[in-house]
Amino acid sequence: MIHDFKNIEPKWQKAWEDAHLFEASDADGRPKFYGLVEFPYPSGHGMHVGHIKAYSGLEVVSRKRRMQGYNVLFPIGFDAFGLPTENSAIKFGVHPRQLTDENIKKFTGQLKRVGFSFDWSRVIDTTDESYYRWTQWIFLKMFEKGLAFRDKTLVNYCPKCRVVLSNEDSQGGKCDLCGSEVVQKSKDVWYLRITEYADKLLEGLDSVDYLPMIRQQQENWIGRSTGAFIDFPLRGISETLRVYTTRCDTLFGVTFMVMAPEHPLLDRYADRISNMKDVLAYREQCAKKTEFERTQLVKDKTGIRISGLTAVHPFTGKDIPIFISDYVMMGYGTGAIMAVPAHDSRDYAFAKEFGAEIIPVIEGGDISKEAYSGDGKMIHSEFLNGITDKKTAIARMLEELQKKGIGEAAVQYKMKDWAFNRQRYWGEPIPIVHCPNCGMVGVPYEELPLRLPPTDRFEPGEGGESPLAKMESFVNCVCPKCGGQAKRETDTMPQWAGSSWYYLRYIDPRNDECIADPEKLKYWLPVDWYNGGMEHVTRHMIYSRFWHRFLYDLGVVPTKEPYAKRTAQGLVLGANGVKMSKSLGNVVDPNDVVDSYGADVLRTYVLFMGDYEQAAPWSDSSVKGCKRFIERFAALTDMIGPEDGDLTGLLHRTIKKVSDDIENMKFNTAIAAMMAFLNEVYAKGSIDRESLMVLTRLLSPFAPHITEEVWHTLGGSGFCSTAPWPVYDESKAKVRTVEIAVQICGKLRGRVTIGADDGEEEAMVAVMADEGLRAALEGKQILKKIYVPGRLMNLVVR
RNA sequence: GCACCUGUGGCGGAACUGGCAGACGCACUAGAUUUAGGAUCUAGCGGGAAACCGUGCAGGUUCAAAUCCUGUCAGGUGCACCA
Repeated sequence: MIHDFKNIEPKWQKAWEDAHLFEASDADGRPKFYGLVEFPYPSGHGMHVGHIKAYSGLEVVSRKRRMQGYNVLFPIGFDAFGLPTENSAIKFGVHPRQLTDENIKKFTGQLKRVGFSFDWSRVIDTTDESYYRWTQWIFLKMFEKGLAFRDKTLVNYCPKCRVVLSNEDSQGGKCDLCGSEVVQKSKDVWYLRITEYADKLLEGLDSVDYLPMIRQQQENWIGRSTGAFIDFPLRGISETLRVYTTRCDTLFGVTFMVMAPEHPLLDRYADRISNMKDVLAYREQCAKKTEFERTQLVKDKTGIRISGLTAVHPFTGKDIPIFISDYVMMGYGTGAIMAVPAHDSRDYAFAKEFGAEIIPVIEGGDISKEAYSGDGKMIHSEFLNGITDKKTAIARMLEELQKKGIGEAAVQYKMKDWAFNRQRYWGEPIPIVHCPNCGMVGVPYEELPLRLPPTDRFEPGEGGESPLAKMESFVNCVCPKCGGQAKRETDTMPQWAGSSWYYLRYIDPRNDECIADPEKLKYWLPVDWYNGGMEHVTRHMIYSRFWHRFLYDLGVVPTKEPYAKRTAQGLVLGANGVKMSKSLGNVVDPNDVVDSYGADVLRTYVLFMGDYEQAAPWSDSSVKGCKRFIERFAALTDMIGPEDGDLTGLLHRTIKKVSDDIENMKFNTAIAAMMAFLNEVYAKGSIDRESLMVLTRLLSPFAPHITEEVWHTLGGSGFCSTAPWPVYDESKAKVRTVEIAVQICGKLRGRVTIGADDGEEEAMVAVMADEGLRAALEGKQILKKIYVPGRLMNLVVR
């Protein structure tokens, strides 16, 4: 009898640690497996059970891999730079370094209590100078290659956080950190030229195994579209107006042009524009609108007509009026469009508002009601008339545009360059020096890390400048190039920086010569399986794939892609079915669950509660089901009986089910299969030692402590955690008899038991031997017999 | 608006390639045990007296549909005036 569940868990955790059981080896004859989970941000609140679910998936896979004889790297670390820590630092007057250390300690304690098989010898912390040294190194390489650059532009700015945000961080016009409205502000900004990698990031998706949903979100984010640039002549001006369109085939349907309010052409010809005053007023009005307003008021089109500027249709020579409107964005395409109201709903709405002409060029639809975007025969389009296929029409038009030298095929992306600087203290300092003579100069590599200077003033300045800007001793420096007086860049990097390459550092975490030893990188890359949350699929995943591909082009890493496979777990919701949050008071602390039920129960429950990839609400009472399961399992040591083969078939089917389900992340059904096996053992009243040792190993990845104890009790050699994974034997898994369903005309009419290998004839004999079924068939003519072996017999009768 | 995902008992969820809907667990009911509560064990547990009816709804294909097709409704996620 196993007592004392409370002490079993720490006991085995210590034994594993003393044996260095889960430490990966860097040179090894075994096949390698690199499993990666998203490292946590160590907030002051500690972990909640959602973290536990997020890590438990690959924890089970990693433990199974070890038992299957793999050399497993399953690391953990902390993504510790970032605003929440800095904000608490300001609030409580404590240095973020101290808070970070405390939080990491708390998280580590929670993780260790759950018994995760992380390789604790490789823990990393992105705020450690031996780590961020290399984050800065990568930035300098990008700077050297022209991929990190500075530009003065309109940026997303959060007035509350006093910080510049990337497009990714300000989706929906809301600050990702505090939720307040983001405003547009002109600022000097560091950018990373991620757009240069757009095609590579897109192509790379073909070589990896991501969940389809994840792949699609990445594709949407990159947003590649193919179309054409077309240059429209302007009446009386030699300059042309360039537009981007994906539907150059509708060129003959153009009845007006629309430019973004900020379009520079307007300023260049301000003296020709008689209503320039109105233009400027409209522009100002648009700038005041938040992103939110611009996107919410989709249907109400506003704008004004430009008097004094007129475009000319390149084929018909007709005059085309030009408007400005904020439904055209300066940041996409050329900032100007050719409007084809007959076939574009936005242009249609605008035309209705402003009384512009609507000329259909594709047959079909009813343009008196709405724009028609379907296919059809081309009309009113000179050389395109009669073409019914969109592709052909586009190709034909492109050919004509090229011949006349007024247009060309073009590709555009929704993805924008990555705004990379933040005006904050708790981030990696950007290692750049501004020299009056030499311009921007990178800090020499041998001077890295460029350390965060000590201070107790972390607040950003009123004008949104970095706290570092106030620190004379940090700011003033000599130019590494000319030796003259110079000033340091005072902005820091965004939180996404450190997490963009952390999986590389786990491979060689203490190296101070380079990011990681090239031989080790070659051995461990790519990450075989990466699991994390859906919320990181478009930002973190895109950023880190970009950095990885850059490092590949640099020759630092040996693979084009960092992650061979990516999956995502569903959220753990609160008991009330909504997202867990402090403010709603529905957060479950894993420590509380471990206190009352133990780590094995917690681990089993987070995987049993539902489909791993789906969100599921926490249920205190359901946890008890897993508690009973674990206790009933432990009690099997008192039920050892003779080997009689009764359990063999089911045992082998369970081996197969559990093995396959783990690979497919169907942990809930894997556990259900073991519960079913356990029920069978209880019904029988005993289990033989060998079978119990098999079940113990199957359960080990889920409930490693109690299985270790049972293994030990049964006299198993070594640790159960590294014992060989049970092998499925098909010949032993066979069932002897099966019960098949008997249908008459598709309706279930009875069941008969036949031999597992019996064919249709034997099945038919069994059907006729059944009294009820024979009666039902009395006097009927059997027209058709459908026999599905092992499943059913369907008789169609008259 | 567009794209994707999800709709199955009181609840979380199972169901291979179209082949016995409701595995496994929770809750619940009855019984046993217990001074009591709790815990544990045994049995039952979609609806209906039954014929039958049941996988959001309405059609369709098929010997057979939770599963495939068409339409529709609801919830979720992502993107969003992207030309």
